[in-house]
Amino acid sequence: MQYWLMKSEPGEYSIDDLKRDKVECWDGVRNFQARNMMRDDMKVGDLAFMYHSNCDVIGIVGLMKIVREGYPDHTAFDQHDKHYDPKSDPDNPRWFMVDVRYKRKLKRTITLAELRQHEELDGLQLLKRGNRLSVMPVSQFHWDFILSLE
DNA sequence: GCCAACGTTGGC
DNA sequence: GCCAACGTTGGC
Repeated sequence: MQYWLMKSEPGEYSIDDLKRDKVECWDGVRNFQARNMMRDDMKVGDLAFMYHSNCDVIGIVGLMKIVREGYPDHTAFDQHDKHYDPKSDPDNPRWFMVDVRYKRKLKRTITLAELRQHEELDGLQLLKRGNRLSVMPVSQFHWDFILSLE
């Protein structure tokens, strides 16, 4: 089983939205590296941190479980969708997504600033300079350590 | 295959 | 709102 971290802008989709919806497709990812991980590496049963980016309180806010493995992101085919991509063909889809299920909220947000203070988290992709990946793996050690901060 | 231009991400 | 860092595109 693997661990992941997935970013979302709470103005677009927050942990409370996921709590309400229970299961949701993680659509709109338009980055090849992130796509490859969703298409090839994420497995049913994997766990992921949900991370709020581009907002007032930036950080890890909750836990999710992967409940469906990579399948074509249909929003890429919809001209009226914000994430429409004319280069994605239904016969040869360019973008993929997974389904996630709400597991729980953390008791508090573990902020980015706090994560940066722990030497133990050196090497966590999230903390690397200029990191822009919206989906990334988290090692078991880092996963456990982050949860111990809660 | 190189690389400049451009667009986007995302912290601050 | 600013801007550094990065990914993508496309001309050559």
